[in-house]
Amino acid sequence: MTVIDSNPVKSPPVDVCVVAGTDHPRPDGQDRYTIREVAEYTGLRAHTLRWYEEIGLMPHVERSHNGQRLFSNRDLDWLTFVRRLRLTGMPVADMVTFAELVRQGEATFDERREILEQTRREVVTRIAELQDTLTVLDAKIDFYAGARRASERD
Amino acid sequence: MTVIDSNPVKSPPVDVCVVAGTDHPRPDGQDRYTIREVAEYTGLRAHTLRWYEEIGLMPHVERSHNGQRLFSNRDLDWLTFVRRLRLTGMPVADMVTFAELVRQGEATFDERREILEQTRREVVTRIAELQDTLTVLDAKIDFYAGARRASERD
DNA sequence: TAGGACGTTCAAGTGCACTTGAAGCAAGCG
DNA sequence: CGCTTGCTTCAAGTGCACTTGAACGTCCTA
Repeated sequence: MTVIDSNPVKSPPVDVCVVAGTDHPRPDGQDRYTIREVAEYTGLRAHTLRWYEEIGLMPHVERSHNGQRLFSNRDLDWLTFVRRLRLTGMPVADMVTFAELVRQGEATFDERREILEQTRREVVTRIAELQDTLTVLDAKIDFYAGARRASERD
Repeated sequence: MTVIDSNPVKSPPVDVCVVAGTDHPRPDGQDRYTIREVAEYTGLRAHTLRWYEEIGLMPHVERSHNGQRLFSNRDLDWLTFVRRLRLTGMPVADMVTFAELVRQGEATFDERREILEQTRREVVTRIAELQDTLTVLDAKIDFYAGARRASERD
């Protein structure tokens, strides 16, 4: 599948469907993760995480005394949400726009809501399309299955 | 019933994989379309249609006396199906593989059915993911709608 | 103190699915 | 006849979302 895989992310003993930034238990109880840990947790590659930061898709990520990234639980929440948005087909550029609004604070609540409402509409449309596709696939599968039965007198 | 008024003079379902066609009205009642008409009908660009043929994603397309492509209703059905498959996220390369199986005739019915069944499973998964995403979006939209005074979150 | 694992930056490369361009032929119209 | 429109082929270019590579730094264990 081209459109972002539904990667079997090795899932920690945790629910991933984060809704808001509330406290979710994480791989361990802490709040500081290396890029490697985050890569494992999110299913994204370390390079991709750095690239996300570079293009402005991540809020500021802390650094350790020697310059290594230290991701927080909040970062994990954000990445989980980003992964969901990607899943809907939203382009990375649009997510960067959204991230910028988040950085601008509460003043952009309305704008953010509008974006998410638009995204919601697109997701609904997409689900409908996929359901239609399911119908088409079923018809074809039936056809092939029927043709097979018809020739089962060999 | 699943469609296809395509061929007025149609014989038994012995042939290609044209089972579920489209419910779109055809440009007219005929069976010969220029690349431009097909582009308009399918929403694909003429160049893309030529490229599809080039990579083996189209069955043989007829040509006029002077070399211009003449698409048939069957070609239109195929393109509609291709569009659906693309919608599911299936890579073009995989669709080419499927097209090759179609070219090989009835002997590949089973294999084709398996591919479509796999695709079906993927579509079902994707729909579930999108529905989860809807839940997440709704929660965030509610948050933004309900919180004018709340402290900043994400 | 040497090795290896893991991290860093900057830059170039990859794969996919088209998209655009260049050059040319053929038909139809004023 | 010349012009426009619309097709043809072959080839190179584009945009997106990473991905890979090179060169180097730092920490831990042996």
